[in-house]
Amino acid sequence: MLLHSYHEKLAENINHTLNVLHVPTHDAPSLIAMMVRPPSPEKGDLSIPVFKLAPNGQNPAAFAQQLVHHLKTTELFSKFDAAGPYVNVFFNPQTYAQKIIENAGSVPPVPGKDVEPVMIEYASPNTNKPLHVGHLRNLALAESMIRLFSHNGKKVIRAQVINDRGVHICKSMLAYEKWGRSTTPESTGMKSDHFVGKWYTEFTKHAETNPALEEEAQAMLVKWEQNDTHVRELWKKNNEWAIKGMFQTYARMGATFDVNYYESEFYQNGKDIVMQAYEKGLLKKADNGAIIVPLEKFGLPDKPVIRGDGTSLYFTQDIYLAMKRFHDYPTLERIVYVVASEQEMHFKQLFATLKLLGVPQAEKCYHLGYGLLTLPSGKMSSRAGTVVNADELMDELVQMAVEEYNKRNPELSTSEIARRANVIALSALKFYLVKQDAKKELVFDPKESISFDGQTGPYLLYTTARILSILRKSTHTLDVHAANLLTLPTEKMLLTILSKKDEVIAAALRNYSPHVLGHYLLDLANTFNTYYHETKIIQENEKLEKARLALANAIRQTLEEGLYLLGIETLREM
RNA sequence: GCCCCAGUAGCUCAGCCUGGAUAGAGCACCUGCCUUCUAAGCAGGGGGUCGUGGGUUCAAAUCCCAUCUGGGGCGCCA
Repeated sequence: MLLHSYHEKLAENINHTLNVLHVPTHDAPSLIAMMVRPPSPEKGDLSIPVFKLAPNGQNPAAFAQQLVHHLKTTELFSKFDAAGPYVNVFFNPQTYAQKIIENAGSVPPVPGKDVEPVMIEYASPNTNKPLHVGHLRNLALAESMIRLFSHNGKKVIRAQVINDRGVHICKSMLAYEKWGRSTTPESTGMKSDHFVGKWYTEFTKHAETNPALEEEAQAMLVKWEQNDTHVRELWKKNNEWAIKGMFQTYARMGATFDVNYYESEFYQNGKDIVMQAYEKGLLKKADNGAIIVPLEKFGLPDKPVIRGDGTSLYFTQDIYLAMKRFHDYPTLERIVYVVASEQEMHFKQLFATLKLLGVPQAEKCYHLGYGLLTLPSGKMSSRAGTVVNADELMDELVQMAVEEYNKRNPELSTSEIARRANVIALSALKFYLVKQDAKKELVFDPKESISFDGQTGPYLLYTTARILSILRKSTHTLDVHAANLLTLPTEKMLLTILSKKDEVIAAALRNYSPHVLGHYLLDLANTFNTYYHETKIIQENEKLEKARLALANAIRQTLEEGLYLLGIETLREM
């Protein structure tokens, strides 16, 4: 980390001075923990409140004065200043600015051969309807975590479970068979997953007035389980359409998968595992014969794993699947399940059950939950028809961006407009989805998500394009060695923000919180735009211009790197 | 009843993990700024009992306890 050496040296320096003053010293880590950033760069680069350093009874402000008086400037620290009970420290601007700028261009480590991989499970689609905007929150969050892990030198395995069986799938199949058998996605010109979803909707509509349809769907599921040739054929066709369409949506979002687990291939597989556990006396049996996992000692409700009729549950396959993954990838460092927080209990129970069954990797499982996505009008409901479809939303965003181009840059070719509009639309969407704390509910306001003003992806793209334009326009090349000329308050502010980059990225990863990175980028872009308006980068003083170009370029690199980590592509020109 | 999450400006949210200097953005509203590096921009203005009550501390939006409100979840759904 950029600041690390400064922290250490400052701690040394302070302890030395405390010694001189015959005041108790502190170990370096606790001194470093006390250090804070001053509220504004003019006050210094680093600050330490002296409440805990001052000897008993001494006024902290007076002690701060005394400390400052005795602290010695060094090659790293050019000035100390007492401000009330704070000692503010100024770093040597000659070297600090240059280090910050160079750090902006540093490249992340490449994963070593023997790095333990991290598996991220996300998306978890059903094959009865197309993806909706809730899935997009999942994809955006997961993609960002994937890139943060990779940035940190981890190898990432992208995985999804495709829920391709069950009564909901049969509903769509049944409706198709009853009312649409002569049609196909091709004949109707529909995207294939939308086609499947249409029949699911048809089913729901008809089932309201014809309850017998529910029973028919159940009967179809039984036939499916009995491997009925006709039902299986229908199912295969249905799933191919659904999955093909979903992968098209994934491709648009930039989501890819290394492993696809199809529920239909293992939905009965947990049974033997739990039956063995039952025989070992780890599980209990209910009056009706159901097998229950006792979880009192984990502070959780008990969980059935085998129904009274002997069939297994989704939970049971999840036990199997977790074990399978640790078997297939024995060096897995962890599995991150990116799944809505409605399922928090499911995962708590799952991880506790793995522990109970003696699976040593139980500790390596983590549920990254995220809040429900709601609309300004309330929760999305497929019955009320208020589900915001993923493809349609993306189309709408692209269309908005195209209209902006037709207004602003009508001279561009339609293909270039299409290309740029696509990048801008995706930046708007993805940034909107990751800029907010994942655990909070997200009110998805389509109008606001489409807006390109304010705290948005397009704002960040605009800022990077603006910097690139300056770099192109200047007749000079940047020079980091001139960085000591960057002395304006806003330049100091920009350097301070840049200096936080690594800690922000580290925090985003550690706390599974890409949004902190999002807000950081907004702060950086915002401050740069202020700078842009108040200061000329290209001007008569060549040396100064080279310094400012170096700063601008460092900002550009940081914005691009940050956006990349959020899964967002940038443009050279807006 | 129990568990989890949220409550900060009219609205949408940062800040809380790891306490520190006057609580920050965006949207909306009002006023300015394009013959000069991209105005998808910038500057300024109004707007806050940080849900409430206690406690800990030199210091609390941040930690602890209680409480209210909203959302989600809780043995044979996925």
